[in-house]
Amino acid sequence: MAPKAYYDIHPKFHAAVDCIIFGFEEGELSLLLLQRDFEPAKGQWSLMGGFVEDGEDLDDAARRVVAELTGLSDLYMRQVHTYGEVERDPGERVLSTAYYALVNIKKYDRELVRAHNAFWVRLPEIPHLIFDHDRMVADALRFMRYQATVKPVGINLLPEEFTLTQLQTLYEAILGEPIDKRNFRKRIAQMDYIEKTGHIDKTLSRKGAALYRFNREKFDGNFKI
Amino acid sequence: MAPKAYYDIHPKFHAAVDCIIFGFEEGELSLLLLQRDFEPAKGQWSLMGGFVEDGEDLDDAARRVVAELTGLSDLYMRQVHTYGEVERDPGERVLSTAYYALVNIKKYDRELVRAHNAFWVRLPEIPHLIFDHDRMVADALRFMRYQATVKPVGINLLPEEFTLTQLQTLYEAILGEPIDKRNFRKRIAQMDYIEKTGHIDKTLSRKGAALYRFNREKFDGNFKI
DNA sequence: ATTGAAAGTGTATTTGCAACACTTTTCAAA
DNA sequence: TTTGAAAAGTGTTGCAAATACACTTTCAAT
Repeated sequence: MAPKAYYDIHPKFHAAVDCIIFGFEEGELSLLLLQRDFEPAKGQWSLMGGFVEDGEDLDDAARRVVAELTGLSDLYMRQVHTYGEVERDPGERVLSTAYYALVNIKKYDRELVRAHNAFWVRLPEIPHLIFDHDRMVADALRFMRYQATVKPVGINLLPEEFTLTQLQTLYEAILGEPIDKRNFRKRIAQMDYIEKTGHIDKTLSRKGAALYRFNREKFDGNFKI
Repeated sequence: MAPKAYYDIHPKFHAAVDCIIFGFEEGELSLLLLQRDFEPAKGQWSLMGGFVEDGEDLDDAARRVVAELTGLSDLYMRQVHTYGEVERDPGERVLSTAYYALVNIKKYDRELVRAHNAFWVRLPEIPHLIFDHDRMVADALRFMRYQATVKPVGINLLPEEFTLTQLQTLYEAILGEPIDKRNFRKRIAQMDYIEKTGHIDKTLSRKGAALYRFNREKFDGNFKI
């Protein structure tokens, strides 16, 4: 076995997670950001974060932190990067791992969010954030965009059932560019894991739009990424 | 400012880096692995790793660890992932960040490598590694392969000047599949940042093969990834 | 009955990728 | 000096995927 001294001669550090929480509403991507009413950096904007605790996996810490703010568990979350510059947190040395999370913006717990003094902010209006959180957001956005081109992660931002127009608007928001409606629908039609539910959404048009859903079983059968 | 107590109520952890060191020789990718003659897990195979020290950036720790083993600095290195499961190191809790490094296999310091009881092992012959290092290798390989399809990172595995046959063999090793010679050369011809040096390599053929080099300035001008 | 607003639908063109085999060069050996 | 071996180098065709592009349908409200 490893002698305890093998570890003891090395320093220990605080380990944190910071979460880039994406939502989608009215054709725009938003982030859930804190206007900090607590130290450090009180009064400034930041990501939701927290420290890793004893006996807690790093991934679990990220899930806990997101759940503390939104009340939601079982979100789609991915690790983005770990930031380990000595001076990145001016208070003490902290190694922080960034995760992004995708939230169906209809579902989060408004009371919790209010209690944390958190707000959904549309991407183009994101304020300057503390520490290296600006960089974290940029990295998370790039990573999430890449993943969205490879697999349909974006669906986690929509309700269970969604119209093709919603889906297209979402992808336009993620990729930041307009998409041709007919080409988009052709591509979706090829994906048998996006299936019509038979339900109709009449809230946005008189004609009504077919509602679709993501079939995870069919998807997992087809793809490995 | 942040009260010190803000940090003090949270635990600290050892932070480590583990490095997946890729080399390329005779048409095959290899990893530089340690046959551990020290605790913990003496006698088993592992990646080269080390602990992050006080006052040392995470990236710098990874660079130091690779330099300790190979004598090389200024390598192409990228962070892969941070592994934070509670029980991943059976000795004590350690959060470890994996980095991959690309080494021109002609240049490393053989004495250092011997002193560490390290060996180049061809990819298909990689033994089982300690802890979660198998997973780190799998993740690093996938990430490096992806990056290689997007930008010419592989060039870091070759000498300054290389022939197109060498480059093709390298990409076949990275992607794990044969590539058509004419299609490959067509694609390379479009990349003006891979330029002929005018030198000829006669070591492998009577006819001689044109030597090329990577022009970083032209590349940085063309691409942003 | 008309209008407005969103849903839904097909074709032609372009472009990038994949398949495919022979010629050239040079040196060394016969 | 001829011949053979071994690697370098070179174009065309076909196919599939992506793109560009505009009108019709539906239905509720007026």
